Amino acid sequence: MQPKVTIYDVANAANVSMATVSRVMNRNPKVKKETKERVLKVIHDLNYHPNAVAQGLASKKTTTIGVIIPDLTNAYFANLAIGIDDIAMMYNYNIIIANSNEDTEKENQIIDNLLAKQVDGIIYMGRNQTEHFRSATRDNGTAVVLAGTVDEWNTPSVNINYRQATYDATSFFLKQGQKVALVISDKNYPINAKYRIPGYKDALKEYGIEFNKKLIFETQDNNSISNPTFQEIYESEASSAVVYSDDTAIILLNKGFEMGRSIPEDFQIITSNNTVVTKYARPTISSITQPLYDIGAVAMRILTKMMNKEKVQDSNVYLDYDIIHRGTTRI
Amino acid sequence: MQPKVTIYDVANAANVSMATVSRVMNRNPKVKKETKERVLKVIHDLNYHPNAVAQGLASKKTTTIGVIIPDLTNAYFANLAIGIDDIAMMYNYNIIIANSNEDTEKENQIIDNLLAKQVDGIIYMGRNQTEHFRSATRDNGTAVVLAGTVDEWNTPSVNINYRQATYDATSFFLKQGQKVALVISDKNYPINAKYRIPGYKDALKEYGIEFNKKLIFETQDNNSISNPTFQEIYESEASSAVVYSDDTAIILLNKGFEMGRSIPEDFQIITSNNTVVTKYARPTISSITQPLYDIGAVAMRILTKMMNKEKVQDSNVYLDYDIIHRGTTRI
DNA sequence: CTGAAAGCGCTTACAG
DNA sequence: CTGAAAGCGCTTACAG
Repeated sequence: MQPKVTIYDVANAANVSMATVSRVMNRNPKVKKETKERVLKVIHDLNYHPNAVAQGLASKKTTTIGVIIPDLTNAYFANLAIGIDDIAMMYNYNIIIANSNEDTEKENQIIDNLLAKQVDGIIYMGRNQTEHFRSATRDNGTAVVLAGTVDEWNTPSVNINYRQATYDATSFFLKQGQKVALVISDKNYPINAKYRIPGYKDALKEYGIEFNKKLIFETQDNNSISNPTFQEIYESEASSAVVYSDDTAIILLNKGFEMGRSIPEDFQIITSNNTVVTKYARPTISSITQPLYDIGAVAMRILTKMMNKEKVQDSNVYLDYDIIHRGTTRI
Repeated sequence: MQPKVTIYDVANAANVSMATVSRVMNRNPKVKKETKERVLKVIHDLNYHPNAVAQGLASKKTTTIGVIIPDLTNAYFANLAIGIDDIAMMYNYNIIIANSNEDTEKENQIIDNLLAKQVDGIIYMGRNQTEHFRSATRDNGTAVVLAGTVDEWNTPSVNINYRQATYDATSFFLKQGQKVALVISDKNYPINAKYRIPGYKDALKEYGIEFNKKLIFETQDNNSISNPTFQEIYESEASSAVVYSDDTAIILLNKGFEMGRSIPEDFQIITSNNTVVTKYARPTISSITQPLYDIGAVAMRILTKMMNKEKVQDSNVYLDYDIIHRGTTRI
């Protein structure tokens, strides 16, 4: 274990003040070329690495951001996280990631931790920021961006337009004269209440079909094949389903086979996230395609701007989506 | 944006010195009860939260650890990460997570970042620590634990005994008189070179069968169904396969159907990680079962001990595994 | 172009 | 049981 070399050691060895070393490190242009080179050589020879904690205390910037994620094992969020991490690294930030499980108490604890650690900003994914989260970040003036997440307060965010996407998927089935089930986690989640359900209703209206609330199914994020909801879907009058999550969709698909249904012959499915399981399933699952990596990447990019106090012109970004037809739809 | 309240503000309002406030915060027992209560009330009234960056600089402990993960979207590693995060939170640590992509340059950059941020320890997952990683952590005296990862230097680690598990899976097939393929990412990875291949050979030896290197297949982590390796497996003399990754196994399964094979009737598969895709597949995939969450959790627990300079008696831990037979094996 | 000095917000001997 | 003071390793006006 070698002794840590500090800025003082460099200053001594280079015969300059620590201020000058600091200037060199921070690429301050007004350092004489020779001085700079001498310092740089000493930095290299001594293998000096600045202590980011001390930098953080002195500069009040930690180049660390917090990322709150509902579930690291959920492919949807994991893909966003990769986009976040890549861009963060590109801009020289590190991410403190915390798995929230969408648990209010845990989220509150997480936000306290993150603020104590003086993160420069936070990317939030999940259901809804807690009251405490909102007030604490506001009081601290901490920048927050939502990724793959919407809320009722117009917080800067990056998403696809779920309302339009749900409309498109529903319309695809209605055009064929199918009865369409909408499968969501919970109708009270903002993303469902404000986007998916309205998009579904838009399509029904377009096709002059009356809304039947019995065709909205809530899984409560319980993707076990024993969840009775899956059976209920097939026992309903629906002949097709628009599903909010790929894991849910593959369970639904398998449940269909278990119940002796033919897919896509007598039941069709469009899922939402185009994660890898859609390609693993047999038949492969038709899906809305989202630029998952980009959602994370753009969210991080917006956050960097906010942390720099730059103007962010459009803070609620909707990226492009599409629908890819595979084996669970009939064209 | 409210003014930050510091330890000085608390000290003033409570009419004590900041040292006393610090003692109260740190649960130092030798503070008079009344003083303590007065300070506690002020802390609460002022909504004081200590600045962890300043604490980190003064105490030389950041209560932050680094986690290097090859791929956040890989269910195997994501499950370990959840175990790590949970135990970290329990012990009041936060994790800086960095996606390495198993890229040497990126890992080097990551380790520099983590050390600059003065992390108290690091959990490494992946192929192999880089030279730079090893020397930098050694020079810094930073504790390192491997999770789901082995190396040649006896670094503290948590795993299952892959050699024994591979032996068991291979033996299961040999007992039936099958020819067994071993499907791995790359035979030079330590986990394959030191565990899986020897375990496979152990089983062959046990059954008096000569090793045939043509039955070792390397996917190079390329899990696209167009990877020619998958087809080669079915064109070989193998009638069964022990596969290192669940994603690989499901692709192999699907490739089998594409090639007109019946599984498990004329080809059998055992995979390694029992992640959720094994249950999504049809037929469901037989698997070695690993306590993924626990691997991460125990690794984090060991790291906390090392960071506290406690004795760690057994620093290369092997947790229990089992084999669960599902639809891709015949019993 | 460079240095001396204050300050970031804490912890931790040391002294009493 | 409590306080004064030094120190953690930097950044950043300020002065020259």
